[in-house]
Amino acid sequence: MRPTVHDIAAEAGVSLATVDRVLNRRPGVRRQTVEKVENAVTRLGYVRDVTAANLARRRVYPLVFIIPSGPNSFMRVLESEIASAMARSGVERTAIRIETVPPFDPAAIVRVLDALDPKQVSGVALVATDTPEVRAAVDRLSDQGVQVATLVSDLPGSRRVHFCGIDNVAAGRTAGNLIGRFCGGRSGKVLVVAGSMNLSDHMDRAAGFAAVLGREFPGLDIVGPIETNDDADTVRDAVTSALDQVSDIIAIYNLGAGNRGLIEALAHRRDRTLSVVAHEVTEHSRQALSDGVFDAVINQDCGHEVRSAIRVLKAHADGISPLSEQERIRIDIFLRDNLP
Amino acid sequence: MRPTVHDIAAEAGVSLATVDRVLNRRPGVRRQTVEKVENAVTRLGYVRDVTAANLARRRVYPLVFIIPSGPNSFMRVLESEIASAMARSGVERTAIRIETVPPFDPAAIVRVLDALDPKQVSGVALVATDTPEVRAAVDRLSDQGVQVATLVSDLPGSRRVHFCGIDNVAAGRTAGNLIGRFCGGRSGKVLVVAGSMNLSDHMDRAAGFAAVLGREFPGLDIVGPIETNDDADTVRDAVTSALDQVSDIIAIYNLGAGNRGLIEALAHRRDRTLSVVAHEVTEHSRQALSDGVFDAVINQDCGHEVRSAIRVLKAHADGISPLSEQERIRIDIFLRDNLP
DNA sequence: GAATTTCTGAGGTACGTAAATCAGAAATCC
DNA sequence: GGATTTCTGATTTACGTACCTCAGAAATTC
Repeated sequence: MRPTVHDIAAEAGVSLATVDRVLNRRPGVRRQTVEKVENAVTRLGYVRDVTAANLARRRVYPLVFIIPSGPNSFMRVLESEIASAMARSGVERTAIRIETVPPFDPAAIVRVLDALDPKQVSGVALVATDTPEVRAAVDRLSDQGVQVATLVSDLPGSRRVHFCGIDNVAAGRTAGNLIGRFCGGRSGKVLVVAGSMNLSDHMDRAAGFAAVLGREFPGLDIVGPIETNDDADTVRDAVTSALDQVSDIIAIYNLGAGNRGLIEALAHRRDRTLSVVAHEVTEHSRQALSDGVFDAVINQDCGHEVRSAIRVLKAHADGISPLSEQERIRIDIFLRDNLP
Repeated sequence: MRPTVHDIAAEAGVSLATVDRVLNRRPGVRRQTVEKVENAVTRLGYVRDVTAANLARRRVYPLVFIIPSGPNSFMRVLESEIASAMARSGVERTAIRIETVPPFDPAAIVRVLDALDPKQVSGVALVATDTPEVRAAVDRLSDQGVQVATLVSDLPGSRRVHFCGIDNVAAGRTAGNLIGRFCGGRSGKVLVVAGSMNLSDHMDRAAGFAAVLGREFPGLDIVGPIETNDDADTVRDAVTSALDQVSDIIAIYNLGAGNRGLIEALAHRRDRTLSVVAHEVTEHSRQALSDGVFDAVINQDCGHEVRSAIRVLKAHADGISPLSEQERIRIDIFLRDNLP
């Protein structure tokens, strides 16, 4: 049986009330006595029964998720994952609110962040546009005691406590490695399509991709990246005209969203054998994989990301540091055959 | 606020004791009254507070993990994952015991299974050799009310409640797809190395691999599978002699263990460009990936598998069916660049 | 040494559920 | 219709922790 507060009180030779004061860092205990209790805790290997504690204190964690609105499939999947986390609110003692903001609009994010009442919110998770204003707003909120985590795209240099997402440089390298091998020694050009260079995830992927191609596949030259603001129609038009104008494109890497546009652009040309790698498993990309239009899709499990964000924000709100092992999000590679 | 048992008692117009009897399926309640309570439950949307319930009933789940002994790195990783689950026992209200048995020894598994006291064990997770004796022993245990889950390798047709592992046919297909593409249109032979055809995971992988190669890459012919009993030295010797005897091997798929032997066999021959795909991220395979000896490693997250097994066994012990979504184990593909 | 201030102990209630006891109501049997 | 059996209600204790109050001990100040 694991020890309880009663055991500690007995071991330390103090009363239950004193143990409680020490454990919950309440004032009114002499330094000496604090040490006696803390020694007893380590001697007995006491760990607080979090479930009993939460039951007793009727704690709820008010959390806010800020995500882009718009047709981006990945963001809609993310939203549905947050929704299903909301359904578990009762069990997990969370009170989750979703705030959607127009995509690529830093000012809108800042407005939402600044409108939050630090006393009413214990944590915020946001898909951040990487600009100074957003960073400043995050830091303001952090300073007021609100735990902030970035989701999907990071805000390096800010006072966010955690980034819930993948290592995007490694994801870009992975894409480079895949495309390099799929091209099997052929030479030619690789078209890179991106959403926005204001998103740190897109920037990182582009950098990782370029690094691998430059180092390991010198026969492949990069065209782009083209910026599309993650708009499918823009992607379609840009890819179509690139394929028309540049003759020796043998591979395409879409490191942003708008896969629908990419699929549409490729639908017309069955003539050439293009290696295509994209990101995020959605309705469209899943179909493209099984049709053989995409060769591989790199994915981040956004269900895992949302659950991780909640765990991390709760832990930080309680002053605990979360288990890093469980919070690392993997870079998934999906081919047609291992699609979940 | 979510409703409590008190609210239900009030809503149904019965006492707390009756609600408790209905919720916990204890006898002594008239059919009519049961319905009244159940209606109140659905009307109010009551869900039991599992943490409070566990607190009150001081429930612990005695679980047994049965895994092979021996030098197999993957199994040792699995063991360490179980060990870290044991460290969480206090929090998760489990009492986990590990039983190691000699690998490829069905009789040993049967002995351990039969020695278990059904009254003292609520669940068992085992890495099963797929033989009739083992299946019979599992069924006997199931009939005595012990929940059994298979781990890593399944026991199809048995009365196990769940398989905690990957879809190994799909894993084999994935390997086939990767090797096919990595070979980039070249023709030649692919050496397939397996551990034992008494392991259903190995059988499934071989089948999936062969299916994809036959259907999509007609230029590639399979040599093998060679059976090695997952012994590294056997793998080394078998691969070495196969490479000596068969001239046009251009790829190797090791669908079992013993990666160390494969690496040793390849260390001597830098002359040819072999595509190599293996299973499970371990110390050896990780090194081989970053050295460029292996091109890809297909992995199952055994930390996830162990955690899933615990959740599933606990849920079944309580007569609850677990959320299938969270319990699906992914087929991870790792290249050098997305190694965790 | 008296008056403070600071610390500590004892005791209680609460969280939501499980489980037990016991008394009494309702249904069933003879 | 009385005896039995089956059902139901009321009440209590417990789980491990949080948090509150109040009395009194100990240390500090004047």
